[in-house]
Amino acid sequence: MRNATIDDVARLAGVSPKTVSRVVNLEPNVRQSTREKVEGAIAALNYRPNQFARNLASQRSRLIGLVYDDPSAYEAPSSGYVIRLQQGVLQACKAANYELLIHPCRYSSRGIVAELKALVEQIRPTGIILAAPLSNMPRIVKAIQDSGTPLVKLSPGQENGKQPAVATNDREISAEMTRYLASLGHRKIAFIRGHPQHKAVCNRYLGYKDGLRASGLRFSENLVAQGDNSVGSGERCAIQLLKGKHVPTAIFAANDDMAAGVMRVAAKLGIRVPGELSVAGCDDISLARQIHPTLTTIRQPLAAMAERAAMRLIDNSRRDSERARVEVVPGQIEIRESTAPPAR
Amino acid sequence: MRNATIDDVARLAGVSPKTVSRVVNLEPNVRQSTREKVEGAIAALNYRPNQFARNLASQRSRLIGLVYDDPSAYEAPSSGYVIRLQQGVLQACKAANYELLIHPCRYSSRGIVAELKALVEQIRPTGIILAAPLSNMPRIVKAIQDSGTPLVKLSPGQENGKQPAVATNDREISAEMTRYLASLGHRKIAFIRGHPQHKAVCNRYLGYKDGLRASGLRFSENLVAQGDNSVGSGERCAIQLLKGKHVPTAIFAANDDMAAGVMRVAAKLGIRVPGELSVAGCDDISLARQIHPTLTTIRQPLAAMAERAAMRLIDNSRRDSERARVEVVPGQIEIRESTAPPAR
DNA sequence: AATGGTACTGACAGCGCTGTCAACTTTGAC
DNA sequence: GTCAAAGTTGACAGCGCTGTCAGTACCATT
Repeated sequence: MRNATIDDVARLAGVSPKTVSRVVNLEPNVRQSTREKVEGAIAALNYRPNQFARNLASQRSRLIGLVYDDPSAYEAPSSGYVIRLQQGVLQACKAANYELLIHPCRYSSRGIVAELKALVEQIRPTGIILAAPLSNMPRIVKAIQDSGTPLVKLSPGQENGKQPAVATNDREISAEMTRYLASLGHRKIAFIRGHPQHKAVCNRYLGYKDGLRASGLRFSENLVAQGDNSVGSGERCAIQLLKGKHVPTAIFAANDDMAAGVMRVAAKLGIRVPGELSVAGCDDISLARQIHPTLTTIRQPLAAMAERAAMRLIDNSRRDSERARVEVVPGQIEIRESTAPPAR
Repeated sequence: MRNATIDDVARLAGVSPKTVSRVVNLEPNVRQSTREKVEGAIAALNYRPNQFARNLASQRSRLIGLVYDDPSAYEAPSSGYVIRLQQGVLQACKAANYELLIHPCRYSSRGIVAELKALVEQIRPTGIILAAPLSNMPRIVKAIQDSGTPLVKLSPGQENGKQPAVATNDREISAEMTRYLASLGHRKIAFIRGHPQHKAVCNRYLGYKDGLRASGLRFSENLVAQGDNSVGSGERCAIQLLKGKHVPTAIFAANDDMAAGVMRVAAKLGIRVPGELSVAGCDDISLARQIHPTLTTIRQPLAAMAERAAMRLIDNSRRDSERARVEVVPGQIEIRESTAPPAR
């Protein structure tokens, strides 16, 4: 037997299909008694709306698209970054009975704009969540926005106030981490910068400078190295810093992967952590708790951010509330074993 | 200006919409000259078929559904298991211009069958890839199959020959690992069993026994511990084995997370690896290369398996070829630092 | 009781495509 | 040149829902 359609329900409830549609879509202005009649008929027939027909008629699917730069090239898959992103979105989807479509892509690939345009035009998701660093690339944001698909940017690192976004307080919390290191007694606190394309990560550098200033420490270019978010670059930077003439007693890396690189180099060079060198990272990837010593870091509320982003898209489709353009979910410092007062 | 529709293309090419549909869907029996005319019109109008209309008319979407048990509860997110699964499927999707829908779920949750039924009925994906351990739970397999949705089981660990599946040679390769440990000179090789619900992991236990036999070693219950795939259970089992009266010189764990637990316990107890204890795992999660010493393990061709599964679903929708029911992608032993000949 | 406003409901016309089936054209064997 | 088989094409009828808009019922005022 074929599935019940909206017409079957309408007939049984003695109303028009349109009214059934209203009940199913939780639209207002349906009399309570009518609503109950319809709900009864729906239950009796075990009616499930056909998504395809809904999509075609409404030109929108009940899908949230999660678009992120495929980090497999420059980030350890172990970071759990992508997984946490997905978990957050899934949480929101599950609650609202949406499904999640994931679309990793390379920002550097030639056809990226066409690829995303095709995606939003073909699938017409309820909305797209665009994760950093894609979220701070104007041509990519534009590609999605041109299609009229609702969009929330995740950690754009730099808001233009034109699109809704969910961010964290990278700069403030990085300043706090720097102040924490200073408060332990460190005077030579080095910083490893992240991928320059990744604006949110760049903000941490600004926070580092803020923190130095707040602690009354002088900033020095000699204590700064440029990485690219990968473990390997963390190793290179660590060697540069630890073998230079201005040897730091603490290294604060703009992400955990690079901090892990620092720890690895320290182990190789026989430098004790945290005895001789304190190391701090940022992101709280799962590796941070698995390495030895466990890594002091900044817990990024990634899942919470992703969940908020999804909720905004889902809500937005219901009402037309736009609320605050940029929503900030604060991070948190996680003090573990890799930081301690400097030797002596 | 609104998007071009199939009718626009048909008019411009001077054919019927149905013929355009044939060209778009790469159906056979279209004269070459006609095909070219239509392709020209498509290009001229920048025509993109409307997925929603296709879905509604054909009752099927161009989506691959990846359904897996949400392992966040018992597996470190760092394992990269899920990510590799996704990567494999995405590879196949990208090539065929499909999109990927992910649906993690808990096999133990009450409404799981209804949830999956709803999923396949609402989304009607081209096919579902069901990952272990879900793939060896009959009621879950049945829920999907009843809806008529094509299905490929991943690592079911136990085939009933009724559904297409992609598996790896868990048993054979685990036997090989055991023989390898024996060949190093180990006589007391312990085994940590995995989650009993996870049939593929259970097969490794059988392989372990096979390997012992092939190496002329006696099997002993005293050298077997029961874990549940988690790092924590690996630690518990390691303590049980290493503090018992039959102390092994090598421990082979049914997955890498548990092997990592063993390494952690060894470090705490001051047991040198591989000097005093060899440790081997299975899966080759990314952590295996990050811990020290790096872990000897079995490389699971997870991404390749997932890709094959997706390709079979996609192909299946094109032609109706069913080919071999169970496809085996062999794993491979990866010898790293954690194994060596026993002391003395 | 008349009035105007708001709450509620339904008729209708597609959304843009594909499955089915019948009709027509070409091919190749004799 | 004939005929069956195979190749090629198009007409038609939806797929099952929602947006629009107009109409009806109800309510609170005057």
